[in-house]
Amino acid sequence: MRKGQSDLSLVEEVGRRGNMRESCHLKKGPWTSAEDAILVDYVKKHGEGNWNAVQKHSELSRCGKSCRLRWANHLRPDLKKGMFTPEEERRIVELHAKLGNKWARMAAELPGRTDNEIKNFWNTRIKRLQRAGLPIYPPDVCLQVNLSQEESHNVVSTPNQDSFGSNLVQSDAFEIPHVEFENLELNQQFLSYSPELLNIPPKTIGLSHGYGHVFPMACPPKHLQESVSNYMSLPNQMTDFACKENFDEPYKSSSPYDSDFSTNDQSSFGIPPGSDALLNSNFSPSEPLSGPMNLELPSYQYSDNQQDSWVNSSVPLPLVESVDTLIQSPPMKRAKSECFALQNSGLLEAVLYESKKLNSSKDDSRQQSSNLMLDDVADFHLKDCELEFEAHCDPNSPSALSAASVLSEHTPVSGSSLDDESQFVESILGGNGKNETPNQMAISGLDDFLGRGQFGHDNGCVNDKPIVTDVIAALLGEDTCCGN
DNA sequence: AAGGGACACAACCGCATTTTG
DNA sequence: TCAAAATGCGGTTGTGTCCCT
Repeated sequence: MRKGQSDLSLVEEVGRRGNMRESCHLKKGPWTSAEDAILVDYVKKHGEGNWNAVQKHSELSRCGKSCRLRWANHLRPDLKKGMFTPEEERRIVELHAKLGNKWARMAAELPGRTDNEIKNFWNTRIKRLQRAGLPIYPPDVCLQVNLSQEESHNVVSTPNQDSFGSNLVQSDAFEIPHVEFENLELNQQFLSYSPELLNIPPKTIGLSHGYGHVFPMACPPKHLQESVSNYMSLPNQMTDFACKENFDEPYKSSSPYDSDFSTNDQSSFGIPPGSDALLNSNFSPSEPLSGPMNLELPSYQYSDNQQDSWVNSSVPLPLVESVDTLIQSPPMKRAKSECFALQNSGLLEAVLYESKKLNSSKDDSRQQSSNLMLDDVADFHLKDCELEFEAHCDPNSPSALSAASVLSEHTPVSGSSLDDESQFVESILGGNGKNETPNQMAISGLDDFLGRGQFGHDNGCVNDKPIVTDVIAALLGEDTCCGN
């Protein structure tokens, strides 16, 4: 169907350009070795470029575009064939963390590799991770990107509304890594209600944007069970990815840079801080990442390797539905589920980020910002927050994503469509929200979350749970009120 | 053995940008 | 200066193969 259409469109397009004669017999589909030979011969004689001339000056019935692509992706002499090496894979992940879906730029960094190759690799990898409910960036990459961002953008901008967007992209935003979570307790909590998770039927999720951080998971019991067991074996690593030194064990993947490498904890922060990945349409709805809407049943084929490759993997996150399910669970479990969900949500980090930025702008002290304290949140200007939230209504905004994810996770979504959910999130963020329940749930979840000491008590600065909660409540409440 | 899913890969499409006349 | 052409880029789709059930 599509083929036919595209054939027609090509003919039409070329025809429009007065090149109908050639268009009538332009060949499409796989290249033959004979065609390759013709093209190679042509390039040898005339050099690269002027691809449309190939068709004119040779018997090759291919459009210029096709020739260029064929040459660039397959015939170029400097192409490196074969699988990506672990180092290359590692590099791709790093580059993607920094650049997002800039395949051409990534290819430029990887001699002999093509953008198409990289793109295919990445998309496959994304699909795999998505299916497994795993985050996309390993913690060390997050760290590395964060550090490099700090080095290259060692300027703290004022939270000027106009400049905020660019700050998000370019600054070492989201210094969440400095926020430390204590996970051991969470691990235990997770265990306590894992049986329910294990019975969660996979189904479509209406999570529109929150997957920027981690893929919601549609794991069948077996997979999840294994993942959970792996997770349970984890030391205190899940969210403390900022402290690379905290990783007691090296990755246990077949290769440390394997695309499947363990991705310990990005369940919270699958997107590296300061990364462009989120912001350059990286997670556009057309992106594979948007997959939560099209979740397939996960493959079991990785389970065999999990003990090796995924032993340090992050715990697969519950589906939004699972959160929903858990919300409907008895109170204690519900609290835990919210806690868990929130840990993997982004609202808190977004809020903290905002507060950090605000605070940083005040005293221009990176030292202080390096230890993100909840005290910062107390300084939160609701007015500014309001503005920022408006800014973050941009679906590409990490904060928006984060907020959306939180709201999603605390909103019963059974049977809700993606659009419904998006509208809901927008209604909240845009100040039109009328449903207080999600907010309350989110606040409640944050309350549980903070109350369980998930939050950076290492630096002894997290005792202001009521303040944070109030801030969040005020924030959400105000948004809601504003809409009314 | 058959069917289905996952994967890798190739190729095309549409759009944006750059170049050219 | 502008329109057309060429080129570049990112997204998407199609296909063959392998593996698992």
